[in-house]
Amino acid sequence: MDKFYITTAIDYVNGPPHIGHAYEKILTDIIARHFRQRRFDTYFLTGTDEHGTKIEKTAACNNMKPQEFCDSIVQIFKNAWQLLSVDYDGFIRTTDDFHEKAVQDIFQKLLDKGDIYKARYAGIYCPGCECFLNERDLAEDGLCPDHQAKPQEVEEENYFFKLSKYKDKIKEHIKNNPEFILPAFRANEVINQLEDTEDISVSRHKCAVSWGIPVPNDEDQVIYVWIDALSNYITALGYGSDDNENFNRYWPADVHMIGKDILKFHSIYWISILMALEVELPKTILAHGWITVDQTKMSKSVGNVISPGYILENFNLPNADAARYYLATCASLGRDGNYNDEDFKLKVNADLANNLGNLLNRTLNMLIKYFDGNVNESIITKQDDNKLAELCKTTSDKVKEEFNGYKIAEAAEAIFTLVNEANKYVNDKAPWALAKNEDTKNECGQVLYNVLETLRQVSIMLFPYIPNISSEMWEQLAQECDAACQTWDDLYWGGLKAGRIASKETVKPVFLRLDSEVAGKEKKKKVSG
RNA sequence: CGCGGGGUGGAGCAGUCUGGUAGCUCGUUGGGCUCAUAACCCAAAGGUCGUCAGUUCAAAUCUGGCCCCCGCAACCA
Repeated sequence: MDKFYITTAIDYVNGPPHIGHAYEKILTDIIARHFRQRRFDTYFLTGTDEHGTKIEKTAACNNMKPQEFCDSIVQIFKNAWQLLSVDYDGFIRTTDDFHEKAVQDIFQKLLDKGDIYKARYAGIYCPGCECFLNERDLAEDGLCPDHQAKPQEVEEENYFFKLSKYKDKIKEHIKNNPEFILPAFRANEVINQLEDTEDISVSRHKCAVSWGIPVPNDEDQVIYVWIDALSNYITALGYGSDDNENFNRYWPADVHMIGKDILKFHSIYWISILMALEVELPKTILAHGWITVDQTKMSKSVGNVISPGYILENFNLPNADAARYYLATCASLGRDGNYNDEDFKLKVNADLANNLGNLLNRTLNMLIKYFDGNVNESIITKQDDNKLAELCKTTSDKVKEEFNGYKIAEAAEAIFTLVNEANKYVNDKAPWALAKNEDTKNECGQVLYNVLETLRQVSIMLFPYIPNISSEMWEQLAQECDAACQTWDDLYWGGLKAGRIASKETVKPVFLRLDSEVAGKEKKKKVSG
């Protein structure tokens, strides 16, 4: 069995999550669920980044110890993922004991190898940034533009990672592997950034940053974020520990799902660290875009930051499916996507209620009306010479192909095109007319069967996006097991078995149209943080 | 000349790498159907693909110039 290892960025727990964090987890969850369906031995890792001065300070502001503070925020993150049906396999925290130990081992290993060296560094340091600045970075008044503070003149010894040693190798790797950085237009950007990249400082003096992992055998220094946070992708699998079964089983990562802002850290810093460790490189780094709200970048000062649960609350939704579907389809690979209340309502009403839900509903109602809810042997159709059967096949092939390139918006579009075709088919065949005549009654049944069988397959294909609605569809089609157990192998024509599958009691809309009043009511965006 | 992304019918987007009658979703207008969640189906209107020039039999797509918007530097994925 092939394996599939996918990770998200680990979130900095300086504050609670917002919909941007959620976007990344949802995209990753959809991909993971899809590959699970295709019987890949799939491992989906997410987690949190918990060290550094900012967290130390925020914790202090809240009269909490850093660890205590992190624990509380982490719980909020986990609750949010549960609310959104994000089904991860592993959740790593950079404060986990095993991670801290592994990071120290990695640091020591690089030190032994000579790829980490100690150097005296003199410069101006901004405590807020936790890093050294160049004179040219300063504002005209000599203050740090980010923190409005005067940087300190510091001369200190730090550990540096010999990134420069790997620059050429990275460049070559990017050029030789078109799948390495997706979307492809980002690859040139990285190659440009590579030119300007020097050795990076990988430790901080304890006076500056105390909330972090100590450098082994050096009480004065703390390991800085690069090695601490980026390593999570391998430490979570047990890299360097006795229990490294998962590492052997899942590494290298098939996909590192990240935001476009941290592409540099992953495609340059992380890759060079892996090269230094002589560990295989991830296959793809997938940089997604951002979610804007009403075409504006989310920011606390604008006050348009919305929480992961906002959409559910605003529209009184019973589960996250509509939000998942909308976010998954609001942008093509790597582009920014926009969220807007009105647009959300229109999109999910059109696709989930009108196109998908109503098709199931109208078809099952006819089966009840004309066949007492029975799928008789005589109406079960063959794949040959069957328009919908053919479309199911071409659609599932297309979906698979799109997912191979992680184009999940495009894959969804293909599925909805199939649903749309099935709606047309119903109109063309007019089963309500066929039902009136005994001579054509059986043909009517076959038409209904074709549509219901198509919907059975659609519910499998859509499961990664909308697991709750998909399961509800599956139940209404009265199929064995449940939608969650289905795999890509179940996408064959004729899976819908004979028997009484529907009655007036079991048939109900799987997704109710969103009320315009609810959607139109005054926005009460929940500000996080 | 800091780096990058974008400018395609009313809205949001795909298509640009690998030139060849401009496509999708929503919205609008007219019609149809009556099984269904005021749903579904059909048809129509609506774009000189930011702009100027070049290459070509042919350019949204390639080349060059210019204009505009956005991101990378506070909060912030």
